[in-house]
Amino acid sequence: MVGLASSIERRNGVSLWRQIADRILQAIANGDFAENAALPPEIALAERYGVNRHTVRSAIAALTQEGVLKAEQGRGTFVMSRKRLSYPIGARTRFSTGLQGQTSERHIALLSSSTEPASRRVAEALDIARGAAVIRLETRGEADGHAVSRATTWFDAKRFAGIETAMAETGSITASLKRFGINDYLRHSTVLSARHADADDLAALDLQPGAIVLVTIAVNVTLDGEPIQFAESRFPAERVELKLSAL
Amino acid sequence: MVGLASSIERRNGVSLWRQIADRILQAIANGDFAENAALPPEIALAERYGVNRHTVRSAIAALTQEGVLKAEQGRGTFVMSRKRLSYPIGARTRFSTGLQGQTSERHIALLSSSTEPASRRVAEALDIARGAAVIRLETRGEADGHAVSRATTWFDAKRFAGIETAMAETGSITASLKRFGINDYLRHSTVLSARHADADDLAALDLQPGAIVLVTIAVNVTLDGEPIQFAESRFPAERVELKLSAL
DNA sequence: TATAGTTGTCTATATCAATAGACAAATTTT
DNA sequence: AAAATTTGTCTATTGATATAGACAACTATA
Repeated sequence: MVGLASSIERRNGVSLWRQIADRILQAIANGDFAENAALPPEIALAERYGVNRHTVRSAIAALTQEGVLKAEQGRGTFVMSRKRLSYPIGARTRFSTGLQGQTSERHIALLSSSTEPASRRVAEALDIARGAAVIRLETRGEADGHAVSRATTWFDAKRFAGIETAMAETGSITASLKRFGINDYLRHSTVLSARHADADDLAALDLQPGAIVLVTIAVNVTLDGEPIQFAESRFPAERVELKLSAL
Repeated sequence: MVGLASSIERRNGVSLWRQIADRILQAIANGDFAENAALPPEIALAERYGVNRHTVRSAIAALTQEGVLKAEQGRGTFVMSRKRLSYPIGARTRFSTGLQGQTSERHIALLSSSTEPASRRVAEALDIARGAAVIRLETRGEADGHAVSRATTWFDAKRFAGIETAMAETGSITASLKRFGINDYLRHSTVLSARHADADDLAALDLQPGAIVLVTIAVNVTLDGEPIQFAESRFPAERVELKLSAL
């Protein structure tokens, strides 16, 4: 891969051990180290990255706590982690169907819900008046017991009154929308960015501080083009990649 | 916005000032602070993020060096930066046409080129034998004099011999492919992830260490479905967002 | 012209991050 | 059994990070 051995930056606000932990994660996701295989010994990694052995140990300690690596005294340090989930994005993006074949179990957990006045951004997306009541759902997507996404979703409160109950019962957006007479819907637009996870995402996604999240901001519409749902979703970049499919 | 005031994480490998700088960048890109407007005073920011005023000053210092902010003694600290570029991704993704209307000038600069044996990943993508010769181009996308992308691109060396010369002359992938009889092509697949920028990206994209890059891995094909180009592109997350359009 | 509000600079202190070296403990190889 | 390899633990030192407080310099406003 490009620049596996490229140098590390100093005094930049990101500690060396965190940068090296990122590199190792990247290398694993890239397939540079096979699953269950041993990492190069600490001294070799220290030399490769141009740092002290103790610094490498800090990186390994962080990844061990995340469950990515496992060190065994006298033997070596081994790769535990599975490959990244590939999350498809397209016109018919749905949480459950998207991960079929990659996981055996998946659902959406409703963390909390509230009703609030629509912000400018939400009002524009849903094509309603600014300040009109909207229902806000905080959810977490789970696959095989692992958190793979954290989303904030808004619905027009007038049209979708009680959708939080439906979500709690069904664990599915698609199923909840059916109760309101919507049997099909399309992804209208998706905008993508990335940032460091905030405290809330860290807790909900079981990430170590400093982790990166992919952020999608999307609008779903009925077949008639009427906007029904606005959502901001965060995906842990170290566990998930987004695969763009036909819209 | 969601969690603008959510708390900052400590002893996580990312320094507080870097985290706060990220937050401010995010807030600006979100439109929370208007262009040319004053930021809240340092004491207010310190209180909002729950840190010392000096820590906020470190964050502001970093953003000042990046040209995002400008502090004036006695008056306040002002937002210099423009909004993020929105980079469309879809079936007809092309660098130049994609940014039309957002910038007045754009082109691709060829940084270097080489011929190398195809790795497993490249060979599979281009549907050629592993180890067969491929041409590798290192390029930088520029818009209005600002670096907006950094890409590594591979072509089958047998079919596209001399394409590096075409790229250097035309500054365009589309124009270069025309010389090889390819008048149209489609984006076959795109996979998306994010990571911290490595040293090479930092230099090429004029980023401060610790910055995040969005990474796309894409295959372009002819109208017949024959793969012609494999590319990994990096976009600075603080300056660019990706807008998904129809594939 | 005061006064309040804001950024700039300085000193001091405590903790985290990184380097350095030495040796113990466990495992594998010779 | 001995040697080599690898992870684990300890001490010590240096520089970066973060907090705290005080005051100077500058700007806008009452």
